[in-house]
Amino acid sequence: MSAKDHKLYFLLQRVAHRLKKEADAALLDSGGMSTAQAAVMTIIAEEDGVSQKYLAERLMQRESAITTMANRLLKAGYITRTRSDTDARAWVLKPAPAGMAALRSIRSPFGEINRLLDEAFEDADLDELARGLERVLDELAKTPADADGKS
Amino acid sequence: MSAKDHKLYFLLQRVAHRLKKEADAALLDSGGMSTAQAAVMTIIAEEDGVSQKYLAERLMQRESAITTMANRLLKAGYITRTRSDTDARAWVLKPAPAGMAALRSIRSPFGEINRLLDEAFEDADLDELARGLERVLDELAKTPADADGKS
DNA sequence: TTGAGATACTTCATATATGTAGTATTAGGA
DNA sequence: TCCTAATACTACATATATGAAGTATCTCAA
Repeated sequence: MSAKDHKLYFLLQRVAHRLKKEADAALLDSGGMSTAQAAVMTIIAEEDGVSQKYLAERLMQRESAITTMANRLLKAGYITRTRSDTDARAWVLKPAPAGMAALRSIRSPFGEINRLLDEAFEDADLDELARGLERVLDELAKTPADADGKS
Repeated sequence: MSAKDHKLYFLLQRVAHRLKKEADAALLDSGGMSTAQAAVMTIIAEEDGVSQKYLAERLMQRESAITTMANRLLKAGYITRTRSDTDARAWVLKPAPAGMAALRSIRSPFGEINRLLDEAFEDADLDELARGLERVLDELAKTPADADGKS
């Protein structure tokens, strides 16, 4: 009955955790950044000039988490941070050359993760899995977690 | 080509992160434990007397993570910790009454998560998703992440 | 029996996240 | 124009994980 008693939930968490370790190990070898940093840098690189608020929304995280992460990326020389011209409260984060280089350096190791996933599935199954996961996200979107939980 | 350029990886991480927030919120309301604590307590409760080493293996985590978690569970009164009769190095963790009660109290909120997953899928698709995730784990098992990465 | 290596755990530094509170700054209505 | 509420961010306490290093304890071969 039902979703096998928490099983699917824990299974998903286990897979995510395990995959993250795999990806982190691969990225570490390439001397690049962590997967968390990669997620942030990917957005910064594709948008070219984003606020921390925007990053928080895209990554579904709190702004305080972005502050910490931005400080680390800044310290690593991966991004630049300047005040917004239009809003003195906001920062504008842009990729620095070192950040773009680091992003390039993780393309290959990330390819390893993809290959592993490819090998585990038929193309059709891969699509199936992806669609299933997207559907979970859609369903979650209908039931807001924290955001305005008050009606 | 390949696995849609990191897409599946990031998708999985996003779903896991989002689900975890949902579950944490639900559990928080029930006044019980966190999802991380629930994962540990579930194992402790079903095995009745486990070592930290065993927990680390089951959860695919480092023993240092288990030490910290065990300390928190102990402080919360959810478990008892006694020395093993057969091995003076090892602890034996057992569920305390408060821990069992806390576990019972999260059944319902976890049911919410399950219902959400159920609603997102046909039974067959749910099985499909579960099998897909298990296959990822199996595939990862063949390619050890950290454990003896040599040879 | 003993001594070297494996094992079970702890401790510490660090990364990553939440959540709450506080600080500027901005925006919009009286 | 001015005051209040919202916004963008920071600061701090805490939870959760890794990874490296250290401490007992155990095991097994010589």
